Amino acid sequence: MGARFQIATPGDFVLSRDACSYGYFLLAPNHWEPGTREFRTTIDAGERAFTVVVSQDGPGGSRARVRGRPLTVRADVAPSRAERDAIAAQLARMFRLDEDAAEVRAFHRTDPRWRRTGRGRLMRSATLFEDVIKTVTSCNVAWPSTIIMNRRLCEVAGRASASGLHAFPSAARLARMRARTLRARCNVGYRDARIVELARLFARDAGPRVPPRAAARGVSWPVRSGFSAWLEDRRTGDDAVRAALLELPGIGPYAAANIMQLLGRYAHLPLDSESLRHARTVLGYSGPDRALMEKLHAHYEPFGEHRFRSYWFELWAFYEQRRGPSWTWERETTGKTFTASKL
DNA sequence: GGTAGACCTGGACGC
DNA sequence: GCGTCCAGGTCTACC
Repeated sequence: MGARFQIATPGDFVLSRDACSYGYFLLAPNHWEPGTREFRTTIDAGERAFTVVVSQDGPGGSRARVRGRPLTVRADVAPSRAERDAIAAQLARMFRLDEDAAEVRAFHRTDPRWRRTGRGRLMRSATLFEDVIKTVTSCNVAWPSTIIMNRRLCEVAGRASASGLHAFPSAARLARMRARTLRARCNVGYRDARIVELARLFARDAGPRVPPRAAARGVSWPVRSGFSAWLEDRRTGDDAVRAALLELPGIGPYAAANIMQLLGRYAHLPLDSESLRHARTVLGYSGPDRALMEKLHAHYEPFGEHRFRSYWFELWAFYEQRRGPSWTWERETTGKTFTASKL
């Protein structure tokens, strides 16, 4: 390893719990090593990519009593100061280090079921663009295919580190790809043109055109610049963000709601076929799909702005009950089976 | 506004 | 080993 540095964490942060809290920890370029409880990923820092291994040590270098302890980052090559800042910023986004402990406590006051385990943070991607593409690759497809698509996108289009591992491709790199190349080499199927179109929008940082009907409702978004920053800005209203996301190619109601939770807007529920399975097998609901969806919305209504976290940790607890703690899962074995029909 | 069917891939299943 | 069927969310055409 070429360099080592540390990143401070909020007082409640536990790497093994908070990294292994959402399925993206199993998708390339990410890799969780259960044996050592280390998180490895490859980050595109602009001009170079770095493969980094992230760990969290307790007193004396132990793996116990790690809560709130800083993260140790080991990079394969020594980064410049600017590159180190870029790596730290992207890791902070992935682990939501910007959400302080008080914010997690507010969630626990609303839904005390998760206070004992401390669950509250949800792992996400290094960039919003990667979150959007990962969401698209998880739609209308079984989870093993999502794993393949993300691995191939990295291998075919991502910048390689000195270790020979690949980062997730930037919007600029994917924007230069041809749709048929993505289909042939990355197994993305009919999503090919949509992914390239999304990449071009994010590479220009322009966003979709505001449709007349949305404009008539007073919804607007920046057309020429700063689309990503506008979406990430907490001052932007949920309705405007949702309307903008629904204008993106390949983004429907489910994907828009999922991207919103990835943006930290937890009031929206991305309900899908897995939600229906949860309603029937865990919550004990019955009836046609539409009625189940209404029951699910009613069930999570009391959790207000935290709805998604309550919903997700219910699902996650079910998976862990069947497959053991998520930090013991490996991508190629348990990780391939952890959704829907296989459980 | 609601609905049906196409889109594409990988896994399950039957032979 | 091969062929068939199915799951999965979005998009478009149609009523």
